[in-house]
Amino acid sequence: MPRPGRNTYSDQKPPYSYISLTAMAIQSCPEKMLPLSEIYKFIMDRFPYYRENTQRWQNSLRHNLSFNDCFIKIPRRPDQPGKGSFWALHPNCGDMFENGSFLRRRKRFKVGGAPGADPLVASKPQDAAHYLQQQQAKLRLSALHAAAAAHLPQMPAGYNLSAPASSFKHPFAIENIIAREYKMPGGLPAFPAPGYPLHNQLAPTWPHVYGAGVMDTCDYPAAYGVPFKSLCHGAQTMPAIPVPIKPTPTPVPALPALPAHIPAFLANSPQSVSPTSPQAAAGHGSPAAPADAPPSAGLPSAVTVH
DNA sequence: CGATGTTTACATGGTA
DNA sequence: TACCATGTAAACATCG
Repeated sequence: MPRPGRNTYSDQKPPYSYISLTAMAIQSCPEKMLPLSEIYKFIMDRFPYYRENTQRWQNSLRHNLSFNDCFIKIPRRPDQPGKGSFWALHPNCGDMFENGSFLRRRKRFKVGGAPGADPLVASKPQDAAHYLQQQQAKLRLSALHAAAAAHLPQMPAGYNLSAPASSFKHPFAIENIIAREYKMPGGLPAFPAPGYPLHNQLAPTWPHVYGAGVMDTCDYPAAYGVPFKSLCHGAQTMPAIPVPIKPTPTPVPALPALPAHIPAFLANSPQSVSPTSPQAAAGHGSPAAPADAPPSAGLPSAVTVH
């Protein structure tokens, strides 16, 4: 079997809109925010289709980031120089894909909609910013938890999603979407969802997603201990993609309790939770990728919304 | 100068 | 069929 690589067998367009793809990327990192370059990288790593015509789709993606209120821009801290801001999901946009389709939302997420509008209407940007700030604080702890677990020593601690940042789970969280599609090679940590025989079922159906060789660049430790049901938001349980019928997901064992001894150093050490350290993508993945000194997805002290 | 971000315009396809 | 979400192109501004 050829190593999944460029132009081998899966150049089909993924059944996700740019909004979905971007949301996946953002959700894939523990900080729940990524710079544009990392979003690009995430998509290119996982969807070979997007390794070509980069000018085209990246322009579209940028357009989506600016155009859709579900994405909010988070400025870098002064001590974390770099180009561009971080992008995050608006905390209230979790219902965007409540209809289960990741290609087309039932309704566009809009900030500050008409009063009394449907619950999809976002909260004030200030609220979103506050929410995100809380997220960052929680992430410090979860990142530490991941480090303590040390299941994947080669993995930057920050990439371990074993400790969800909050109780809120976007329906298009990376755990929700990609986990179902990745074809897990034998040597890699098999998705620990009994009753979720993903690989053989999905591989032929969704060969556009690469699992081997690239998944370890960012997020896939999500496979560890993420209770499936907890990832579903409201009535949303499965994306409306033509995946084979699967048995009811069996909840995986809950997370081990967070260690009581949380060193305080993490609270002031954004770098220690960096999801984008060079090591993260080193080895394989996308060597040719710009790898523009990823800004370590720092935790901004102030969150502003445009 | 290139990457990033914003905005406008138009085409396409899905849905009510 | 109108409306809306999405995709694409393009012009332009800003920033490191």
